[in-house]
Amino acid sequence: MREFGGSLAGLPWRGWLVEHVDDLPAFMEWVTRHQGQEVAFDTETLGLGIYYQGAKMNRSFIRLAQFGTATEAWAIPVELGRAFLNAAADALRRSTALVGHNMIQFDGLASDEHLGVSLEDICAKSTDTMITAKLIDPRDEKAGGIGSGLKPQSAFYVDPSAPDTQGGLTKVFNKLGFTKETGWAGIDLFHPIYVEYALLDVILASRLVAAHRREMKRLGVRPALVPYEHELSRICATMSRAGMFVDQDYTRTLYGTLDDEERRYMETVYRYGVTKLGSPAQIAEALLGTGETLVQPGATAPERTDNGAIKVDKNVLLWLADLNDKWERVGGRKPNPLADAVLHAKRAAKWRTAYVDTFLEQVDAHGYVHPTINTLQARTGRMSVTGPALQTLPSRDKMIRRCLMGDPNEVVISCDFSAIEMRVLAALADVRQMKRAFAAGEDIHWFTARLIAGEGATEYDRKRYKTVGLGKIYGGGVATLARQSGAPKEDVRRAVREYDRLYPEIKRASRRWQREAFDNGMVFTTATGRRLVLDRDRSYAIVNYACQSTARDVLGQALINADKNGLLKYLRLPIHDEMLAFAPRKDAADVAKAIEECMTFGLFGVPIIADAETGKRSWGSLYGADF
DNA sequence: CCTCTCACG
DNA sequence: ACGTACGTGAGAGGT
Repeated sequence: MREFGGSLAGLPWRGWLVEHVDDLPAFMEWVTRHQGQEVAFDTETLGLGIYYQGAKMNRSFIRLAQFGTATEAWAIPVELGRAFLNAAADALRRSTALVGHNMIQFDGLASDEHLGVSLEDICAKSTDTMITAKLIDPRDEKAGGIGSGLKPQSAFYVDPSAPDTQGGLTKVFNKLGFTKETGWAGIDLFHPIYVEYALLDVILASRLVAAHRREMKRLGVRPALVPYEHELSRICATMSRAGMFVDQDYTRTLYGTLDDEERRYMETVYRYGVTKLGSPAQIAEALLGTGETLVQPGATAPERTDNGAIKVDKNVLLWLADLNDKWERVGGRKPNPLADAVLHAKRAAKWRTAYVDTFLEQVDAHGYVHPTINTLQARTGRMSVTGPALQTLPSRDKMIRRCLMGDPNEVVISCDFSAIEMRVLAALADVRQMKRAFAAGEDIHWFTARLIAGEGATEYDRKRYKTVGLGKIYGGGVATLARQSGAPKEDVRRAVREYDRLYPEIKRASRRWQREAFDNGMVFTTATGRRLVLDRDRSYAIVNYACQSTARDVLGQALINADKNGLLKYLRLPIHDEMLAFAPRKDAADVAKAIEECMTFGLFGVPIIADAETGKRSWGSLYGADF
């Protein structure tokens, strides 16, 4: 046994590192003594790859498991063998209430996988301070929040002089010759600073949850949101655990195909003197060298980035290569061969590195990838997915989604909400004519087009009013809408005026919501009770925040409905307005129907509906792949 | 660490 | 007074 200690925010703490099997009885006695109390839990691991890292390195993924209170902490060296692992698992099972930072999506899943304590058992008695932090303020540091990591949260709510247990360790890693990444696996298990910071993490989490509870009370955070978000977190962690099967033969072949394609197009790119595909400056210079002025039709100068550099993004390159957004020849100008080669090489490079590489790198020993679902990531509460970022796979082409599959007898099911943000807008702003349209089961954009242009409304009218509707949800102006849609400014201006006349409640709601926010220190409380902090100089964004945030909670409700109806075992991924599932072929029709029902309900008198689509075994089959 | 680019809803 | 496109994750390059 090795003892540690110190003082945090004027309150002393003590910690014990179990070094030998003989030290374990004292730990178990401590666990028994603390039954009935809330115990903080944390793990130190080889890294973030719960499902593939340990197997890849042939080591125990969990190195230390820590338990503690506001003043006491224990570190159990799980890495040293079965006896220690069992002690940590026992302590976890015997605890009656747990708290931890990002405990459900990380330590809970890691314990489920490596300690044999189920995610379900852990979730049933856990409070996650990541969740309480995001309910207090969902903004990240860049948007003006204090940051959701344990360090910034502790510095703000516990002790400004608390050591930076993450940043401090990085310095130690560097001194020992490791990097930020390799240090977690490489540092000596009993390194005194490593152990001290591991002990401090549970002490901080324990003190943090008390501060969060006080703060939520002070701010009036709706109490029901706390169990609701913990349920959602458990549901999403369950999807992570299930993961998605990777067709590794196909994926490796695709790797080769994309690699060849990049190399082939790079031959052309090199001929023009461009050595780095990711250097916009080089590309712009080389294009100017081919005699291009880079001045697009209707403009007088090349388009510039925020920092004044000449813009050479996909839009500009597509125009230079005489291609539309479907990569078809337009016939509007002479195609520039460099622009064409850069486009193709860049796409092949991105698709290989961002998607194919990560699938192959992060696949587990059984052939599955397990993405992390950050259930309260965006400042609106929206979820995000990382490792791999399965919410952002290319959808226009089937080839990437084709990599991911169900089990051999399963087929893919995708169920989308229909025009969810428009429906939420109609519900929240109580837009009379929109509500009438949705109640009648109309396509909202055709409805708008016919009310304004009459029965002879055309596809072009619908498209224009769809653009304007999207502009209302994003808070865009005439200029941006015209630029995005390619329609003449005058047409867009007229359409916006007509839109405002037809749906006057939107503008009124926007002004009302902005006023409410200004009166409440730039905080707007959504219909579901979520606190959204507005930027003072972008208060118009409240319409988007309200719609996006409420749409997220509509998806959250649907996920909870699906769990209650026994469908969670089929679910794999939430994608903002969509649920992705895999089910045995023979049950697929029933499961699809049942998921639709879970996504069907009323929101302030507006019907929320969803449509399911069923494909074959691969996700790509929904996008045209034949397998 | 910032900027730019590009993938998604 | 007027108008403002919203939210993410990830890689490459350059400082």
